[in-house]
Amino acid sequence: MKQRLTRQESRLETRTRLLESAAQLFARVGYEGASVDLIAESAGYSKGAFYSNFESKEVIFLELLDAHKRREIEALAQLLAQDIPAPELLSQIRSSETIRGSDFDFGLLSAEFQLQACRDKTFAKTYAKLHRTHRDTMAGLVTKLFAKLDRKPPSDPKDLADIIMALTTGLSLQGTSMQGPLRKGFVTEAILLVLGIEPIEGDR
Amino acid sequence: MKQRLTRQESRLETRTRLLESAAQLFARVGYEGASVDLIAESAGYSKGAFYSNFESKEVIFLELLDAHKRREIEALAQLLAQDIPAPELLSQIRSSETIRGSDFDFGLLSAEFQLQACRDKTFAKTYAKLHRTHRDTMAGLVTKLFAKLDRKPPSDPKDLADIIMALTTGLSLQGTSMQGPLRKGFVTEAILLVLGIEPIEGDR
Amino acid sequence: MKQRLTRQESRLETRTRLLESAAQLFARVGYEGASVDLIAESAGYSKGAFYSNFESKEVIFLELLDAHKRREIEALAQLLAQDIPAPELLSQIRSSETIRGSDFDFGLLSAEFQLQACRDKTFAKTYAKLHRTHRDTMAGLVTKLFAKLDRKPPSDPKDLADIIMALTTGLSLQGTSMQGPLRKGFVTEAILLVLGIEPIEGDR
Amino acid sequence: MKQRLTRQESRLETRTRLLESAAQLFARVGYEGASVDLIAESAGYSKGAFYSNFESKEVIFLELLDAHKRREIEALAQLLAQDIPAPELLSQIRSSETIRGSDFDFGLLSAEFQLQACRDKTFAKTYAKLHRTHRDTMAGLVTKLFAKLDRKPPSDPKDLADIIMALTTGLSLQGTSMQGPLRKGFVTEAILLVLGIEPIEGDR
DNA sequence: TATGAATGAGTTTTCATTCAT
DNA sequence: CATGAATGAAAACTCATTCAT
Repeated sequence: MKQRLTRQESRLETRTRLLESAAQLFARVGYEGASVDLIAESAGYSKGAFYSNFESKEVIFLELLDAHKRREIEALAQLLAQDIPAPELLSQIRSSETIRGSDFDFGLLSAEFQLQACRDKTFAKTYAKLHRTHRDTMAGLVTKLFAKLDRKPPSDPKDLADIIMALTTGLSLQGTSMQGPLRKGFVTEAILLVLGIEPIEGDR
Repeated sequence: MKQRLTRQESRLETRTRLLESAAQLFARVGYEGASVDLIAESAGYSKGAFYSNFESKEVIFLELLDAHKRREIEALAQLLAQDIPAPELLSQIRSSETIRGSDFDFGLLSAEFQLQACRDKTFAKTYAKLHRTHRDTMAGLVTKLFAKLDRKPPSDPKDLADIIMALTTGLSLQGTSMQGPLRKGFVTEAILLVLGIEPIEGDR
Repeated sequence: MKQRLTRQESRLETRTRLLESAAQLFARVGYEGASVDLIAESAGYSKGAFYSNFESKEVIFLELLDAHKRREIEALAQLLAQDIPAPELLSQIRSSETIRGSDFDFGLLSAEFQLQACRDKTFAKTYAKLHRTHRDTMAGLVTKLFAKLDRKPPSDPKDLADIIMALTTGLSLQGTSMQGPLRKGFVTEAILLVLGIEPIEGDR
Repeated sequence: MKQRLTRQESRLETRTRLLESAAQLFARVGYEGASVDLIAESAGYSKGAFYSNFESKEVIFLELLDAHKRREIEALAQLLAQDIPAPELLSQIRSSETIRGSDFDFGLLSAEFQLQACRDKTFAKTYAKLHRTHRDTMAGLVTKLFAKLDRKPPSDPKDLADIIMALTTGLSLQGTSMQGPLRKGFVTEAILLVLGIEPIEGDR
């Protein structure tokens, strides 16, 4: 049993903590609002530690973006991999949304990412690639869902996937202006609407 | 016959040009990215001219937001006021969207507004108020549309309005990452999907 | 009876009002704090009127300084010119001080003048010349006073004059920090102390 | 034997140099005239260095004020603590004044402080507190002096202290306008005059 | 003469980044 | 590897001054 962390482990821990702080801060105060100082300090380190671990503020943002999108893709892929009946799938989609919803920060972070992507070529490329993978995975999920339901999707699954993703981001952006915090389940409801699937009775 | 612009006219022109530059820049490089210097210069004036026309950067942003939302509301209200049959209404909605789409900047500007609103109380209040007016007008339009179609809306019209607005913002945010510029008519298609209305044949 | 002011009169009025506003503002918020805009506006004019009447902010300050010092000198000269007994003279000194004291602004204005004079050659020259005239007049007054009292001044009358003037400025500068507004009569008391003259019984 | 300055030492040196530059500049060109840029540059640092050592310009000003007043109080307190005969005490007061006089800047700095205090609540509070402490110490000194001389002070010692302080400030403010640099010993002479103590023969 | 729109240099302050320790 | 002092470019905003009306 090692008492102390090895060099590598210690470095990893620093990185991890910095990433966590950065994610929170980017979401809460935006890319510009989250100063390197703030990120480092709120992770319990100094600016120097930040620059020992990341080349620049842009780089950590990109890394975060990558990780975030990969996680979403992974979660969807897992849903896809399972062989479960439609209602079950629906309920899982719903709960997965609930998870993302609870972790409210990511909605804004996502918007922040996309906004930066609209303005910065580096970001744009990275984002576009990830987005497409994400979209395709989700399109697969949509296809599977409709297959299970034994119905035809109301539109090209890729388009549906794009719409769902846009809707998710748009709603969390709008959240504050609507009626206080996003009504729980509202996002799911909206998605089902897009897909033309009636909410299962007993819900909401 | 006036030889030159009067004082008033000249001042108005300055204001207008500054507002135009600001709108473009906010959309292209974001609120933080659009420095007062940049705005003024790109309108062909000095920083001083900016400050002799607007109290602060926040104020011009808010003014822009207000104008933008009001224009949207106005356009919707005009659609509402007309007494035309459903297919006509649909086609008008579609073309009005096209207009907004051409003026692509405003999608991002809207996202920028909402992002600021999530982080700034002043912005939040102003935005929330305008948003609600806008939403209600749109809800009215939705109601009318379904009345015309002699069908029941698939959900509370206010919720539908919120969803449509979120979708619009979300899609323009996502635009660049999807497949280059937003496919023409895609936003309309998405909206009709949400409303559960089949695209009229001959479209797309 | 002229209904309207002639050109000259009207110009003079503008000048006068601007000078009055400037005097007040310089005293209240300092040389730097009193912007041309503020001065003009508080006199009921525009910046343009200011620059039609004064070459620059420095110039109006200098003019004010000149006028202020001349007024003080004039007042002292009048005291000197009278041929009245000592107690009367003392009481007049006292009341003249009271006047200046009531017009509290001038204490600070004086300090402001001197501070500028310490830092600006233009100001310094103008101020030094005026100061010396002022000082000499006051020295004459002191001499006369002691002659009346049939006593020898405790020091060179010019030095006494310098001391009295320094004391006056110093006290009004210190005023706020001492015990709220300068106790009435305190300045006179201090001056008599310097001169080695007992306050007349019944005073204070 | 350290080769180089440690971090702490280096930081302290920066602070010190900045404070010195600031003191000089505030005295020479005033609070408004001494820009942070100027202060930093004249200390041989960048603006950034200034802000990594002081929160704001106001703060360094206040810190300077505090240090200055404390030093004066301390010097007086030491005079008070000694148990020496009156003539000795007088001569020490005189020489302590000489010291202060050599460090001519502080007279103007003091005036600057008081002027700011007249216009800024933050400054006013800080200044008033320090002033009172200073005044009381000086009042103690005056009382002691008169006890030694076996005479009654010509007025309330606190008032005398106030007058002495006002005189000091007033004279250094007037200095330039009088007869070039303040005649050596003039301030002491003035103070003794206020106290009604004959200058010891052999002086002047 | 008076107006007030526009200028542009100057102010305070912030922050990503570097580098000696 | 981590620290944090220092840098310097850039931001928002102010204001004396100019000049066409």
